[in-house]
Amino acid sequence: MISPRTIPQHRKLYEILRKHILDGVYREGDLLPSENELCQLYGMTRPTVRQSLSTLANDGYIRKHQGKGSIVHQLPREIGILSVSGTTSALGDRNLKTKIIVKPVLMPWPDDFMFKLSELEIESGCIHIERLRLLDDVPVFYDINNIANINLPRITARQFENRSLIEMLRDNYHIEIKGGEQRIKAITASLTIGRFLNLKKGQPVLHLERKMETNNPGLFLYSEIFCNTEKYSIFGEF
Amino acid sequence: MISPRTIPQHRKLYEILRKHILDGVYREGDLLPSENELCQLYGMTRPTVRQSLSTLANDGYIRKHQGKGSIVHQLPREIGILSVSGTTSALGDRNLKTKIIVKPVLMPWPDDFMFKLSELEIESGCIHIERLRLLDDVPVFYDINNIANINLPRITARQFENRSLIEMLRDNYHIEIKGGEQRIKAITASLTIGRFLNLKKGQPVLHLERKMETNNPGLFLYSEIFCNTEKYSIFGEF
DNA sequence: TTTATCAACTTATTATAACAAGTTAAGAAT
DNA sequence: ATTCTTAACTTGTTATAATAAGTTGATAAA
Repeated sequence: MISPRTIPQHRKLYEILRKHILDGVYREGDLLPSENELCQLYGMTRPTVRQSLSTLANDGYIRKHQGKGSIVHQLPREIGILSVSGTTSALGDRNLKTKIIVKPVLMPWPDDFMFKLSELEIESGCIHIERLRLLDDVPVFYDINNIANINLPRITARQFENRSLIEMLRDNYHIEIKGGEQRIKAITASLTIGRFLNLKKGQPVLHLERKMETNNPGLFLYSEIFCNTEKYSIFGEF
Repeated sequence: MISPRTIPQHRKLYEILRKHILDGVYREGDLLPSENELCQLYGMTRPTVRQSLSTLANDGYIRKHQGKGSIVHQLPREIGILSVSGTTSALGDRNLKTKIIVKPVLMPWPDDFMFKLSELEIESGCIHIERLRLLDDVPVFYDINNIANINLPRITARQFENRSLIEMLRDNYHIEIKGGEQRIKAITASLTIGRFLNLKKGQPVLHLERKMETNNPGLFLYSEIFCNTEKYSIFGEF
């Protein structure tokens, strides 16, 4: 929730290079400037530059090759739910629309919640949001999101159609997703899910349960996602 | 394919600590020795120790907290297909059995292969293996594996029932999985798949297509996996 | 022409050093 | 007893330095 007053240099360089890659300044297969060149360019020493590159490699933006250099590795991401970024950012939100089914509302946690909750989370109650996400006007995701009501003033009044929930949390509350865990299943569409995703009852649906860790210790974002994977696949890298 | 003659120190420490975590020397929630203590214990300097810890954190074995220390973070992995390690290592292969459906055989690549192949891969032909994996004698995974026939002498003669394909590649050919990408779908069980996984035709099945990168540039391991997720979920972290 | 060698790159490894910043618990002040 | 301060930890950041090892293309030798 607190952003540090000074952003580390290696983080700055990471953000710069990441943006350049996403903006197409460096394209897939391109060689990044060498470590020594980056040192000169940005006035840093090699350990600092190497830390940036290491993080980039770790997040899958580049591959490092001893003797050659750092090569941009941007994957063709179909409808990729990117691990950390959530649905929107992965797709480039060009043709992705969001429809709020249940506006942000404060309520007690469900009794049989899919993940184990802490005392503090239970006491705080949960913010509940349900959304339908359409790709080219075809419903693809139906997601149910829950987050403990800890330090999230006025969240129930916020608007965020056509915008990632995660972006909203970052911009308004300085909450960043640091990682998480998920369970994946193939299930049969219930009547409700089938209606939302425009599927006949009994058709296969991808079911995800995710617990996402934030930079705010003890605060987690929980999502249950139903995906229509008839036309698209969930894409991921590891 | 070539293992370096000298294993770096940070790698050695990584392996030691990882083994200790997996063996239960350090348990979930435990505090690892501090960086300075590790320096003394293993005769390394802090950057070296920090690199080991950084990799461990990255692979999800520990979480680092400034001011506190490194805390062991072992996730309860249901039937987790661990991203890099493949199915076996994730589960601890206690109650997991493997049945070879199609023994390793050299054949030309299928015409409509799920991933784009390089010239070299096509020329080399592919090693094809089909397996059924049972958990507590219940069939859970049916997987089809393909790998280009590059520098894999006598692979068609190898035995590896009840053993990870990936372990076999590592032990016999020094091939390590470095990362990869995957597509996930929910599909309907075909007659064949249903028979293998003991499901009725039409039941939902999780379908994964994976392309795994190895330490041998240009050599990839391709897997198509069908999962019965009635009782178990696929577990992952990010 | 072809092959072999080598110089000039690249990243990888490792050590030393100093200071910043978060955490914790003991002890002092209230 | 309670609160506050502080000392002693912890990891985080950053700089400097030297050597190892992989890659590539130019050059020399065959």
